[in-house]
Formats: sequence, structure tokens, C-alpha cells
Amino acid sequence: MSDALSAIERFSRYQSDDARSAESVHCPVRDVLDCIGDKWSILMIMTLATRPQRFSELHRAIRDISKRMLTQTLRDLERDGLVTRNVFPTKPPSVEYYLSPLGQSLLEPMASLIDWADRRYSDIHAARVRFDGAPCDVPR
Amino acid sequence: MSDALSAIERFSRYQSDDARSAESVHCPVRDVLDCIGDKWSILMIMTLATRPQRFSELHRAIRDISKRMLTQTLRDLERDGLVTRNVFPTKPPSVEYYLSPLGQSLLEPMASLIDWADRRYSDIHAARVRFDGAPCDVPR
DNA sequence: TAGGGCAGGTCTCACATAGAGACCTGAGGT
DNA sequence: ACCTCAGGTCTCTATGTGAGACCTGCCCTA
Repeated sequence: MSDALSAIERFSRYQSDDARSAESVHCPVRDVLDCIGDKWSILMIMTLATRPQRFSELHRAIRDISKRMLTQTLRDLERDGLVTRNVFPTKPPSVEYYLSPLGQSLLEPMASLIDWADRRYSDIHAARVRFDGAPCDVPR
Repeated sequence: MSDALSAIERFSRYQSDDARSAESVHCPVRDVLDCIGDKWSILMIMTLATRPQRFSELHRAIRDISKRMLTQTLRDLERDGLVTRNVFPTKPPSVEYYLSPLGQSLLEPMASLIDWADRRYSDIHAARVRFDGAPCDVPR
């Protein structure tokens, strides 16, 4: 837990630096969130965690992503060095995506997040039902 | 690391369940990503990690968020039980936001992510420069 | 007593991003 | 001759986001 505190303290130092001097220091957390903080990246990385997969496999695994966003998310992750793209010269050519070592190193911190999601999911759900059920007791 | 593997294996079981039966099983990871996977939530939670803060303090801390999104993000986090809203009847009334116990329990998994961001940030940056520098060696 | 400022928002408009789904290419099956 | 497949791209529309004007009550100052 002291790990958590020190990491967060480091972050808040970046934040205040940022606040103080308009653009000079840039917070790594912001950068990393720009990479994997979008709608599909985390899901993509977790889907690739078990094994390399091809474009259409990924599309089947994440059924509600559009081809356009699938392409774009993979391209961004490739650009950031988290995912590697491999083209096999078959007919028709097949393309395989897999996690680079950098991408794999993200699995451990992400696993603790999954773990949290699993354990706390019901709490969140309950809070939401409660909130939606009693929206009027505190007028805004 | 076996923790990571087991968590990810659990996730992939959800994924394949999802793929098999159209809507019956819903993956908790997807739900949690819907909560905190948007542009501002993680940043908000980390900013609230150090201490409770008022609306305008948060606005100063995260300078590039609009008031509209600040309100909306806080409302969503409150709805999901991660953040608590407290109104003091001063004149004019002041409003304080702080992490609920549920929100605080998220700090630990998030800290490991921050830690990763700090350590690997330069790798990502390097990969990006490399990718942008040589965009033409593999024509798509 | 008129005017201005503050906190904590809401509202409207404009623009950026995401999704749906048609289309493309080149080869192989029937 | 026609259909299918993988791995995309393209266009159009729907949704999300940002900028910034405005609102409400109360206080302070001139």
C-alpha cells in the first residue's frame, strides 16, 4: 500500500508542476492514458494476452468493435510499441498481431485491475441501482 | 505473475462466453471499463487520491477539462459509488468531492499502472518516434 | 443602491470522434 | 461465371467533447 501512496504522490507532483508552469513538464500518466485510455485498447491488449491472433479472430472476440476502430486501435498500439504486426505471405495474406515484450509487461499491472473489477463489480452495480432509484432526494 | 495469468485467463473465459451466447453472460471487465475507461475518470480519481477537493480545485488541477465534462465525470463516478459528493451550506454553498471506500480500493491497482507508466513511458515514446520516422517501409 | 465578484453549476452551438455498413483486391472453390 | 474469404478502406450518420455564455444567491465595495 505504501507503493500505491508513493506512486500517487509522484503523480500529484506532476499534476502540480503542470498546473504551475503551463506546458513545461508533461505528466507520463497523461501520456500513457492517451495511449491505452481509449475505448478499446485495454480490451484489445487483454484479448491478445492469451495468444497471438489474426484480424478476424480479434473481430470475433470483440464483437461490438467496428472494423474501422479495430484497424485504428491496432495501428495505434503498434505505433506505441505494445503490439507487433506480422504479415504472412499466404493467399490471401494473413496478418497476425501479438503483444511485444513492452505490451506483455503491461499485463501484470492490468491484471490487478481485472482482479479489482471482478471483486468490486457487484458493489459498483449496487451503487448504480441505488443512485438511479433515488435520483430526487438531493435536488441539484 | 501467476496472479496476472489467472486473472487474464478468467477474463478470456468471459470473452469466449460472450462470443458464444449473444448477450447472456456479461464481462465485469467490460462494465468496469465503461465506468473508468473514459477520457477523464482515471485522472479524476488520481487527483482525488491525495485529499478531498472542491469543484473549482479540481478544475484548476485538471486545467484542460471543461466544466461540463468535470460535472459529468463527477456525476458518473458518484453514480458508480466511487466518489462521494458533500454539500456544505455556506454562502455560497461549497461542494466537496472525495473518494468513497470503494474508490479508495481502486487506488492500489491503479498505482501499479502509474508505476508502469513512469517506468515504460520512455519506451513508448521511443517506439512512437521510430514508427513515425519510418512509416513507409511496410506499405499497407 | 447599483455594480461586480464568487461558487457551482447548466445551456447552446460547433466540431471531433465512433459506429454501420458498402466496397475493394486478388486468389481459390464449385 | 459466380461466390467466398481476409484484411482492410471509404462514406455517412450518430454520439461525445469543448468553448464559452449564462444563471442563482449572497456578499462587498463605491
